[in-house]
Amino acid sequence: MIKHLLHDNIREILSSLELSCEKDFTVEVPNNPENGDYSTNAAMILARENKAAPKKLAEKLAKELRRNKFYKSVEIAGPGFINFKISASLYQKMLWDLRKLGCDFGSSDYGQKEKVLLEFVSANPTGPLNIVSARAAAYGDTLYRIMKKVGFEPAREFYINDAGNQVDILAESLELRLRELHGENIGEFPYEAYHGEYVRHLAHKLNAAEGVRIFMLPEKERTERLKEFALNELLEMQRLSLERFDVIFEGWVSEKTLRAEGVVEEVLSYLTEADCTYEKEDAIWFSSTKFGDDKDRVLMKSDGSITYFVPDLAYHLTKIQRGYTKLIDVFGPDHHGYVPRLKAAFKALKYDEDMLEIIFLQQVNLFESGERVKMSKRAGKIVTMDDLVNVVGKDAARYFFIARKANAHLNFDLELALQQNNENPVYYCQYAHARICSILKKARKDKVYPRSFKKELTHKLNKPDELALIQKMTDLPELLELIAQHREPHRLATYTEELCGLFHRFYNKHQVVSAKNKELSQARLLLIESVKDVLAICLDLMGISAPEKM
RNA sequence: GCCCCAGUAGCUCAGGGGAUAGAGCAGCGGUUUCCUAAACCGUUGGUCGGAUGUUCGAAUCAUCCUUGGGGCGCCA
Repeated sequence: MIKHLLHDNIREILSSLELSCEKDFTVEVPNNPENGDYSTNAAMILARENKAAPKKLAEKLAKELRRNKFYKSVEIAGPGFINFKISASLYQKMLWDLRKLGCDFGSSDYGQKEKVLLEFVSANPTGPLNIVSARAAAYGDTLYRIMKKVGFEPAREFYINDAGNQVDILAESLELRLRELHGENIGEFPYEAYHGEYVRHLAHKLNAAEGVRIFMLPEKERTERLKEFALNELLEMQRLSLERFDVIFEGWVSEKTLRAEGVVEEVLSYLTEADCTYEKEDAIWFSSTKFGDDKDRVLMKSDGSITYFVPDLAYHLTKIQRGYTKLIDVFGPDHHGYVPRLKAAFKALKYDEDMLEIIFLQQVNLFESGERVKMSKRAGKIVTMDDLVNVVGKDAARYFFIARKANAHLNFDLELALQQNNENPVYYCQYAHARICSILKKARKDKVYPRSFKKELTHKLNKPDELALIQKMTDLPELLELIAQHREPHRLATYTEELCGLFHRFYNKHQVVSAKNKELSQARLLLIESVKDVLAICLDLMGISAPEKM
């Protein structure tokens, strides 16, 4: 709010002074409070294009800025910073304004209704979701919520790889476990097969439903039945895991369905028409090196089957056909080699490759008692997303995943996430919310809480701790826009902790409910109620609950 | 060998080219007749992996080096 206000004010003054303003300057909250409540580098950034010394330009701007009664002081410092001290009256006005907005505070039309498709998780339906999928779910969903809040039209989609090689292997694994269940000696379980215990569970369930009937089917039909059963079960399992994590997808797109619709042939013909396919060693290749990939890629294998790339590309093209102008894919750390061929295909088919944006999440390591938890997918020894959520809970899991920037490795300390004390940041934030609720309850009990608040009450708020809280709250709208723009939801976690820190400090220093000074009490109630609302907005955007009591 | 990501306090990590680089935890010392001590206050702690460059200004941008993690399939 205030940053935008200052930014606009400076721009107005620049244009009234007929000064050029091509480069974009910034308005920031300085690290050091001695440098004011807000600070701009405008004079330094614009010095060159206006052929003026930074300090002289700053002086010129400051002279005009000082006419605004909302600035307590406008000073020039260092190499040409303009530092603002904001009057209490502006903060008081801002508090009243943001209070009126209620849960719409922070909403904007920044995204201009751009249709954005967020694809994330998209795990193989061949087993339970792992912790990297959980990280992707938390990241993608939070980004979705924030983008929606600031005026984009985003949608979440899960691409189901329910066709191809891995699904065949899944069916084979299930058949072996089923035979084993019937007392057959299956020998050593194949290396490539799925070793997880869940395959045995599936076998039991299928056996209970169909018994030996399945073995009477001809081989082809039996395989189809096994595939269908396993896919349905596992997909439902994944969907439930995500639902428990409060992640709901607008769309689930099946690779099998896409194939049945004939899109594979379409994509092959597009690429052929674009003159970038060729035949070699009985396979059909995409000459992706022409478009920046480091090797050409197979489209159709020598056995006549199609590679993963073709239907996936087709899927991406359907996103464009459905009117999305920004396609954001959230990938795990093992897929970065895949991006050049996807980008190459966009170039080959003359689509703007900048529409496609890939975000990489780095790996997650679990730590317990200071030791890294070892996992092996091959041996079926993994900690699943459900395991994690069962142990630490949805709130802590989501918080820890969101709090790190996407492209950094994440060390997840299981014990820390479980601790219900000041070491655990998720409790620190939730506790602030609960604490406020508790004060409000007390105020109602003491009959200090008014039937309705009056704007004049805000004038009672002028202590530095009170104004600092208001200032922090007003930073949220600009922050949300930045987060959406740079796809950096982790900054919301940092912000939330800072806001809570200011509140806890305020709480320890100032009594809110006091019979001696009813008006001040009411003013402070108005303040902390707003803090509670802003906190609830932040927690909701992160998909974390805001408890009234802890 | 090639490609991607990371290296900031003892630990986990913030840090839109800007001022004296921050937070939490750990360590040390304090705070409760009072709205939740799941909190707060004080204090110790740094060659921002290294080098060069770009500029008025670099933890931030570029190049090289180094260490750690991941990826280089007619798997997905």
